[in-house]
Amino acid sequence: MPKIALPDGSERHYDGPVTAGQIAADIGPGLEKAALSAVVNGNHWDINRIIDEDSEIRLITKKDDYCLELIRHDCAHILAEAVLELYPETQVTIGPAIENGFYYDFYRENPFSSDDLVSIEKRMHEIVDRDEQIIRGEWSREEAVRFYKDRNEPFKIELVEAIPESETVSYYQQGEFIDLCRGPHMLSTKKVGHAFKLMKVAGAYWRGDSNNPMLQRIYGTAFLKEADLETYLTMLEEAEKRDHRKLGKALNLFHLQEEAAGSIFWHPNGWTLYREIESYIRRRLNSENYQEVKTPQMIDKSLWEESGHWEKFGENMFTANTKDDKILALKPMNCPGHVQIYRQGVKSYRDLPLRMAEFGSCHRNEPSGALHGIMRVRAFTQDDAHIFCTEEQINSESVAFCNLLKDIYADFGFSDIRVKFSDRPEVRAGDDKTWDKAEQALTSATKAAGIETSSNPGEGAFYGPKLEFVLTDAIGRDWQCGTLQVDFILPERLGAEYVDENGKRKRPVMLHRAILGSLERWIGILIEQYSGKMPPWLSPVQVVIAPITESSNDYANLVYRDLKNVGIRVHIDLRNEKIGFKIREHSNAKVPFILAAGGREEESRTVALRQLGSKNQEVMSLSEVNSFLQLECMPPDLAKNTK
RNA sequence: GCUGCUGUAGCUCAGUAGGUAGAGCACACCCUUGGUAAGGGUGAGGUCGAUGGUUCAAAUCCAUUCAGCAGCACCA
Repeated sequence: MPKIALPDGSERHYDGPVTAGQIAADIGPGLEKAALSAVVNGNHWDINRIIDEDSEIRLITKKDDYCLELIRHDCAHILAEAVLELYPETQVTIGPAIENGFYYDFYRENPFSSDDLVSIEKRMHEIVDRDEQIIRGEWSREEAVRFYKDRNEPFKIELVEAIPESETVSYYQQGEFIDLCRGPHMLSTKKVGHAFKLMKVAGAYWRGDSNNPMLQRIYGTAFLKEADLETYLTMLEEAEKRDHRKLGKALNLFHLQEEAAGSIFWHPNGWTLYREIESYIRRRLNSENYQEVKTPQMIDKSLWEESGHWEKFGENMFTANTKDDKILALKPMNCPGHVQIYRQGVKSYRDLPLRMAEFGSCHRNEPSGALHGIMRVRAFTQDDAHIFCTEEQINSESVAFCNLLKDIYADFGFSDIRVKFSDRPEVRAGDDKTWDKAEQALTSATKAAGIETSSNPGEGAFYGPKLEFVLTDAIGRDWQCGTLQVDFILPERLGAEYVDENGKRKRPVMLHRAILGSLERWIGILIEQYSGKMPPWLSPVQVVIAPITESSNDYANLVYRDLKNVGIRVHIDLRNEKIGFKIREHSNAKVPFILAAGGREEESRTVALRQLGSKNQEVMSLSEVNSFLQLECMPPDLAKNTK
């Protein structure tokens, strides 16, 4: 005799087993119609699944976010059904709902073409219109295995065998199609509606392991309403326009070419941006009492063996052989080099914390498929630093670092940061006791800094746990930028030490930390964040002065020299073009300020200022415009100081 | 690295029955000196990612290779 508790605190009593659907109907016909699935004692259940014991239930309707998951998961099944109808030789594997849609992985000899997608999608719409009932059933393990043996579906057999003994094996049937599935699903294929679209095909490894066979994954997306689908597709188009690879070319910031895959050719515009960021960071680190150093690009293999890099990451390191049979390696990281500087001379506890910074140019031989614009490259520069400190100082140094990082991110316009806590990986150096200590230290530092983290198990560096500060690019890809890593291991391996208050030699702790991560990646993210429309302090060209006609060239030149003299990045456009044309070009180039100067301005010793994104002009005197632009173009840290 | 797709003038792209390449923009020159998102004319520019093959003949077919794109795997 089930007693049903509802979210509003009320209870309903039934004489026999009921379904969530019946309960909804009892509450009201509106709800009966709207209910799609239910949460029964915390588990997602079908609306028509029998409830025969006391339960807490909550009904899922279109108002719940979860309904998108339902639709997408149903969609994945419909996709699989369509594929099997059209290409019966295909084997099905798994097909979940994901963040922006769903996918289904298939195994077959010949991959799907984009034409295939069109016919599959068409068939899916037909299946929805067929209004097939989706029916849940249960199997014993043997039945399930036999079913898939008969159909020659080894992947599914593997899945069945992976289900823990404690769980029942359920399947869902719609029409002729039967799929092993935990559920829940809606009542019929019709419920899915038609607001879905197949997006792309791509390879994906069985169970995400590159040693396994490659499957054909079809991605799709689905929404409640057609309008939502349209909105999503438009959003994707808009995001593509901000792609840093497109904008980088359009704004003449950099280029890449195949003879130097994974390395960037910085053009004058891009390099100006790069240097502006570098100077900014240098100022910030300097005022936080970091000392900047520069360490060798190539170091003998023996040092990398000592540090552990050769063993753990040798595959990704570029090497150069010398005539006398030495092997030099291009540095993939700066830490061993910094320890070498630290080790020059005896260090006292009075020297700690010692903060050593470097704009470290690193090379890593990334797999070809990993390269992505300037976000993932083989040659990049880290705003790297290592803080050598005592165990007691870990906390205060971490807090100071997190605060600095937040402040710097804010200066670049980022307030929404996600932080992941990555703990010990399988392949690691050092014993478990050391790792316990390091992870505890980092956890407590995180708390002290008031930072919320999500856990990222097993993803730490080989020498220590880390915080990863993650930003998302225009196309929704996540990129790790900043990082903070607690390392008890490298100081040991590379013999860093200090003399404590009692004259004893001790190991310092190393905090590896970066804020932007890689300057290259940071610039890529900035371009996308601002759609190329950089704030004035970062704009490669801050001001363009455009005379109306040739007769104003001399006057324009005077204005130009005035601005140039106070350090503003100003260009002058003396081309034989109309003012409208010049405005258009410099606006497209996203120059923040355009100054027009013609006879009127010359007469009154003024200029007409036009800001990017505004149609209005503002007439200002030369001294006004000079101080206005100086202020507007000032980096945020310096601007704070002048206030 | 794996699977699929793509690779044509500086840029964006067209070139579907294999017969030695086109457009727009940009560029150069000339005309125009014009007030806030494209004034007009003329002209120069590619041997079609690379290599090899099939063919009387290849940008167009085949093979290999490089790079890019999407996803997967990887990301110290």
